[in-house]
Amino acid sequence: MSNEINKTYNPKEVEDRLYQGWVEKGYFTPEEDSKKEPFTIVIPPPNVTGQLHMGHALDETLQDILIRYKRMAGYNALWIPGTDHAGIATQIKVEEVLRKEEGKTRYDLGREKFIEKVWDWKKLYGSRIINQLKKLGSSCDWTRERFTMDEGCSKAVKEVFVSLYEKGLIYQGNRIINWCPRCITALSDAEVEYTEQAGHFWHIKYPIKDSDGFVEIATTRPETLLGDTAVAVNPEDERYQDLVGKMLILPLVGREIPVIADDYVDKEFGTGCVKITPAHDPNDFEVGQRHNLEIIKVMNDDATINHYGGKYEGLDRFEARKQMVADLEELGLLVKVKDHAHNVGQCYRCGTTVEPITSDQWFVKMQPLADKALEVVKDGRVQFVPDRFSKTYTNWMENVHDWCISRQLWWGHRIPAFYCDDCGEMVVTKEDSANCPKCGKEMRQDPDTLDTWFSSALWPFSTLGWPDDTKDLKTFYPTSVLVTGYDIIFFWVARMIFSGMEHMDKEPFKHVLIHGLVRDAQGRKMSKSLGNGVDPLEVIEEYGADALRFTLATGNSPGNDMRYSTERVTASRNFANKIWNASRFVQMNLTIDELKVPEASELALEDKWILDKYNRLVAEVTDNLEKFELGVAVSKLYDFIWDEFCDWYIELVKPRLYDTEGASNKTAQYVLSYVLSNTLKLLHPFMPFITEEIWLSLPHVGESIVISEWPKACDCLAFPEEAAQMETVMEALKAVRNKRAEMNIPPSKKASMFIVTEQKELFTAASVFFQKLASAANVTVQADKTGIEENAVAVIVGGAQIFMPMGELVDFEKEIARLEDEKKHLLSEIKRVEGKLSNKGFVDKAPAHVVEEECAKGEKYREMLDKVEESLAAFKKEA
RNA sequence: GGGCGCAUAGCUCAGCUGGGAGAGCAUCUGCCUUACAAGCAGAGGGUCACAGGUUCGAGCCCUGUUGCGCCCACCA
Repeated sequence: MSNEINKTYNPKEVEDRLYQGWVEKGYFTPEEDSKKEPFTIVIPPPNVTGQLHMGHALDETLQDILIRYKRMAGYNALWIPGTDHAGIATQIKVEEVLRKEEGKTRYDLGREKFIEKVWDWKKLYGSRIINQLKKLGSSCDWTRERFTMDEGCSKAVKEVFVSLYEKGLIYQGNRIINWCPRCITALSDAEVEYTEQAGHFWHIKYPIKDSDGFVEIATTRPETLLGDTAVAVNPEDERYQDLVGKMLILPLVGREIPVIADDYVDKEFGTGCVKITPAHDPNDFEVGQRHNLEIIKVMNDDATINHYGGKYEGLDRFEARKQMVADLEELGLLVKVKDHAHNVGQCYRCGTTVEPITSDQWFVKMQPLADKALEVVKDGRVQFVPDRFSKTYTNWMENVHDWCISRQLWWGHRIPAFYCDDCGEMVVTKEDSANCPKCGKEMRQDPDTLDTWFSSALWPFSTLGWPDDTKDLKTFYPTSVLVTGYDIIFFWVARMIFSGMEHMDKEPFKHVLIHGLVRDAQGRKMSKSLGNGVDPLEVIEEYGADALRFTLATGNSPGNDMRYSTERVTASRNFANKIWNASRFVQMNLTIDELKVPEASELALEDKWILDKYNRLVAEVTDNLEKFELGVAVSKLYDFIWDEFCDWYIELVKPRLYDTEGASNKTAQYVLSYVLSNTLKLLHPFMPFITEEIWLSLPHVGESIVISEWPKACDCLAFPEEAAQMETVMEALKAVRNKRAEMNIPPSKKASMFIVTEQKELFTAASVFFQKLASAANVTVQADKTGIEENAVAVIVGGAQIFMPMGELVDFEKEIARLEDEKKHLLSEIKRVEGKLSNKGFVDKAPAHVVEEECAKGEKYREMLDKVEESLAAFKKEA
């Protein structure tokens, strides 16, 4: 920085240059053989689109703030970086690209070729997103980057699968699962999102065999009729007692199905008769199990009707629905159609309506895993911040169902199970291939892959080298903090916790810092389809990474959503500019080149004031960061820098700075640069670039703020009494300014000033402030009112009366009215204080310091009231 | 159906374990004061959703009510 440097801070000019330097000097590389206490953050794998969005920017910012702070505070702070996870999202994306650009599907390519394609794509977009994160100032050491499909992580996945299988915690079974006909794969419960949709209730008559009668059922999915294998009624339902056991003729199909009795049916709901389709409904499946019903699956993998559908074969499920309804109506079997809003499950990746179907899949038995995972949160070994999310977690974990982990995808970890086509033998092994233990033939590996989140769940230890007993693992597991949004608690957080407990026998992290979603200015979720997403890179381009980071860190509290608005980024940018200019000023006036705090005896009142304030700031900000109160910390920094340092301290020391020959000139420089330099350190985690740029231009110790030491609060900087005195003066200054503004006197019009006070020394020392900051011409400090014009304008504050002879500018009417107002106000304050103090309960029970404060206030107000009355009398006499 | 969150200035939101209501933006007034007009100095603006309760004292704790939002489960 130099005198010629522009008045506005230009982030573009510094950000890339600084980042480059940090990387080259290895500041982001964790120390080898460090004796420092480790601090580790597991980072959520950014998405597969290769495009940073605001959610990532938030994640990354919060993580980076913590890491930078901890590093400065003396920890061996490490990220566990990853860029992508295996699975469905990547595969869908690549399939999309394939179809669009090459007109091919994965089946055209075959498994090997397709996976090759995905890898290429992965590498391209993985590096792209890393570059985007760097723009944000991410201090992650990307050379340690891990990817779930890396060899090491794959090894861990196999190890875990086999181990769980051997413990009986993974099993294979034909159960009802959620099926996405678009992705052509099974999904876990967590991957299904329910939205309410306007649908219909179709009431349909099922003819009773050998009778003219009918049974009326109601359904929201008439196409599943094709797979009905019974109609159920409640056993208590008098209406249908004699029907149970009879046979019905399934319309359109002609198949005979029985009427059965089952408690599952609610007598009050609908017609009291329920069609049972075990292959296509979870509840029906249960009923089917109890009654040993046949399971007839009527759809293909892509949700078209299969050969069980007769004339509807080949039709899409919704097309079939339409035709079947039309046919039923023609046959006179459609009784009525009612509007009915109901929840429809959709694939969380592609939004396609999922189809519950029975299928052979692999499952993780959750109960035994959930027990340990619950315990570790309940006893506080894993703490959610804010704490209320532990309840969300607990509720989910207590009601968790078995987890369907197999996916019919090609991109992902293959399930390490092998089958013998000859004898049907099945083997689960960590090896890449297997021979049949019975007939010796080479076995065929299960074509399915594992759920994305199965491998992601192992992230905290698989990335550290597990199952090998590595040094990293010993040093960094369990990790310190996980930073993530609440939308991902079930997918990832919960699964990391039970996986960590099961395989490491130790919690994967100690704290889970949950943040909300970033919404647009109207409070809507940012989304591609709405087109309301804001590109973080564009924001960085326009306002700088510091401004974006500051915006994301400020004004929101953990777990709550935040709204993004350009106004807020502008405010952050303005703050950066403010710091820039304050620093320019400091730098311009600096002739010293070392950093120190002068002896207390050399310090002026304002020096002690700012040092005292700064000292408190250090303690508070550190405390806030330790408690993950990032928003609180950053707003304290904002207030300190803008209000106390810039608007007050800089203005207060100007006279001493401009007097370059003055005795206290150097002292002012020392304090100014010391406070600024250290405040920049406190701000560095939030605004890494600008703080580094300025810090380097000031006297400093060490080669970069990134690796500088975090400031510590010190008793040697505490000057509470002097700080209070300074504030008395500041109050007086404000009161004078206020008065002048009220009277519309421009700053250029200087007035003589008489300060009547018992603290003569204090105000004499401060008289220069009244000249510079309150437009005083000459200041006279005296103990009484001798020689002051009767009609001088009076400003009354605690500790002093200030008189300004304004001559013809004074409007007596207005002055009297104003003084009357003030009197009224003081009287009410005195009444309030006295009311409190005469309350025996208050005096007896409130803490001593609170009572003392009240007493002091009362005294001050009474004193002020006297002065106000004096002035009032004088004005009235004059008028 | 179960759980959770929010309701504070015109707008967007802070307010830590209960001790006289805050910020940014917007509005109004006056200032190009030798760091900054992306700025400085001032001003106005709030029954802290409503009703009870605990307490010497409640925006904060408890109970209930209303409105909005989210999550989970789900009756065809």
